[in-house]
Amino acid sequence: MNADVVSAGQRTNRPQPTLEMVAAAAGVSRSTVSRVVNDSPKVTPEAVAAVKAAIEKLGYVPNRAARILASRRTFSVALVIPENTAKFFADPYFAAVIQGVAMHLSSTEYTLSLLIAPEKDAEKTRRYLTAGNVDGAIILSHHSDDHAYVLLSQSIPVVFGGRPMNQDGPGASYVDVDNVEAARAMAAHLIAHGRRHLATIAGPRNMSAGIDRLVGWRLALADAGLGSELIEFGDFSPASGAEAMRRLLERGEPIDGLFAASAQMASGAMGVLREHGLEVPRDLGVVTFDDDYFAQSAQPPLTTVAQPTVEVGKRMAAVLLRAIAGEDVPAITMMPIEIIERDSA
Amino acid sequence: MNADVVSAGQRTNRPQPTLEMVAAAAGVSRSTVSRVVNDSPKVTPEAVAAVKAAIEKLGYVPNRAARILASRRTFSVALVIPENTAKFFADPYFAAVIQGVAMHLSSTEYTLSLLIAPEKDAEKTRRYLTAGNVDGAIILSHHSDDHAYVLLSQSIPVVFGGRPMNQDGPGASYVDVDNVEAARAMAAHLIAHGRRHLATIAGPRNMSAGIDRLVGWRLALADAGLGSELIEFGDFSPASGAEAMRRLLERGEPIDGLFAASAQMASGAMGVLREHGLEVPRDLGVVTFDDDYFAQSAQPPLTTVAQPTVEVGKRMAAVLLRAIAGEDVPAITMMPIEIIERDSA
DNA sequence: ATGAAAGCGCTAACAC
DNA sequence: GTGTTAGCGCTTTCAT
Repeated sequence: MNADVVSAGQRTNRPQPTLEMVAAAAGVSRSTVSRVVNDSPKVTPEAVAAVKAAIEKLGYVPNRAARILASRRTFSVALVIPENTAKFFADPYFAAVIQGVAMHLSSTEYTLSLLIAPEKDAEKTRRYLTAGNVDGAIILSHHSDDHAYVLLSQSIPVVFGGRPMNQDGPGASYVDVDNVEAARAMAAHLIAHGRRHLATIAGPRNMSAGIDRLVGWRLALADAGLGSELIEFGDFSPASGAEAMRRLLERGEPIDGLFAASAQMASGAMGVLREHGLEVPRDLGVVTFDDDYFAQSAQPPLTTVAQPTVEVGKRMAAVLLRAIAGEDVPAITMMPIEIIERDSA
Repeated sequence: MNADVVSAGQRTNRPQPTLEMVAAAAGVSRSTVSRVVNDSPKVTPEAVAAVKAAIEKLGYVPNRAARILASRRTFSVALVIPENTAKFFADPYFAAVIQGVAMHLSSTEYTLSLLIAPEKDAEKTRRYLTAGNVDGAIILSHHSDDHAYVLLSQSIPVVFGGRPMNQDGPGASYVDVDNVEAARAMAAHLIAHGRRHLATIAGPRNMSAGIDRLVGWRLALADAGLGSELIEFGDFSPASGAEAMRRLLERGEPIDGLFAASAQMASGAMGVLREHGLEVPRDLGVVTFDDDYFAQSAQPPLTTVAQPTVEVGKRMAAVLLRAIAGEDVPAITMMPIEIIERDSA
């Protein structure tokens, strides 16, 4: 055998202890062991003790597949992110939400199955979800075009991150923040700082976060009797923010205040501003959404609205698990937001 | 029922089609269907066609749990990241490697199980891995203290990302880049640009990437007859880079060239440099490792060595799958690196 | 090349 | 409260 080659070779084949072996060691039946493992209330303390001791001694770990097969439950939930991998990794929002979901799940026996599924694979993903591979699903950043997920909640419990675009009928619930109010507050903040020529880089028109933040911006401007024509759209990414900023500047109209619907877009826009010799906040005020790396490390750091991303993740997981357990859960959970004032306005 | 509450309610219980139903529809036995599903070579073309048609018609999807239970294989591999969640999400390296692994796996029937397992949970993780939950494992960024994984390869096929610190004996293989040579090249680059007072922010002393890059740096300095005392250590994170830079500056010795062993540390260091009124590359040259967001968006963008992160991920997955299939695999796979020259030296 | 039959390790009625 | 008995849906010898 070549020295540079590693062979699968002989692996120690110490057979995993089975439930049956635990039963024998504890002097009880398999059912009792199973009951202990699933903390059934109707087992005598002595039996529980004996079984636990045997489990400990043998280092028994239940076979997941067998458990799933017999119980017809999977002990796993899906977190579906209808974006491509590149976007997934670039957006700190996803990282935080996943962290929250994982955090909650780690205190349970549930496992997380992360599905990064571009829209074109939505149908395949839906099939996977309805094929009994998971007990429930969390769907993030739901596009209106993702028709595939619309009726999913008729098959399994589903929780959406953000208001779903399609009415999903009874059965689906969602966790969200008040995007309208938050965006309104940001625009109002600009106005309070004396800005009168306001522009916005809005989010996608097919995502509720995009729509709602634009509505909030318009609301603030209407309240102040200001015109709201300076709107360009992006897809929440830095590159799209830069492009939108370019289009905004090309219009040739005066701009002294900008609300970018995501800090990533703000970051892209700031680069363009710099190219054009425009300085923040001297020449114009900039406010945005999300208190992530982009908002914090912009020059200057941006006034923004922070949503409790990790908490949103935790809450979604909690709601989903309760729904899986058959409990009634709130159709809508609104999480609080926080305004972070910095020196960019 | 309260309007604000959603009930798990009655879900459509259309039973998933089973292999048996496919068999009936195709007019063959279950064994034959199973053979077709697993592309066994010994099935007549007619039978294959009939079965495939039935599968298509019924929308049959094999039940994973049953398959795993019967075949005693899991069709899933673990990607173990022995770091805490925060570090995991902050480091673009992980994102790229995962992307590569996922990419390769998506062309197979294997599923990825991502384990973000801080060192304190290493034992629990090891038990999970040896309990038959996965067919093989990829372990990234292996610390010397992670004793738990040392003998893992005796139980299941294992591929390490980067040279493992403990000799894992025959059975484990790894995929890596030539860290020594890359670091040497970076330091040499500084020297070639006339820098004579070189410092380095080295990586952790318990990771081979940290050790090797320091060795390379020392090699270049020795070659040039330069002293190599200006060393401070970090943990690859931006914050640790900033702290290390501070300690370096506090020494009061002249520094006109810096090699940071990760772009994240370089990024942290650049901030400190700016605080001190030091300008790059006017006052000192800075070179680093990894061509990620941090290297690219630094001011100025940094000369660095790019490792093919996504490719590393792909390759690790490929090697692991071959090992699982029982083939002999290379004990060491070295991936090529690329020097990216920018204006920071 | 195909089918029959025996499990894989566990849970879930059901009887005791 | 505990044990007995059937499977869960699939793979896999072993005949044929």
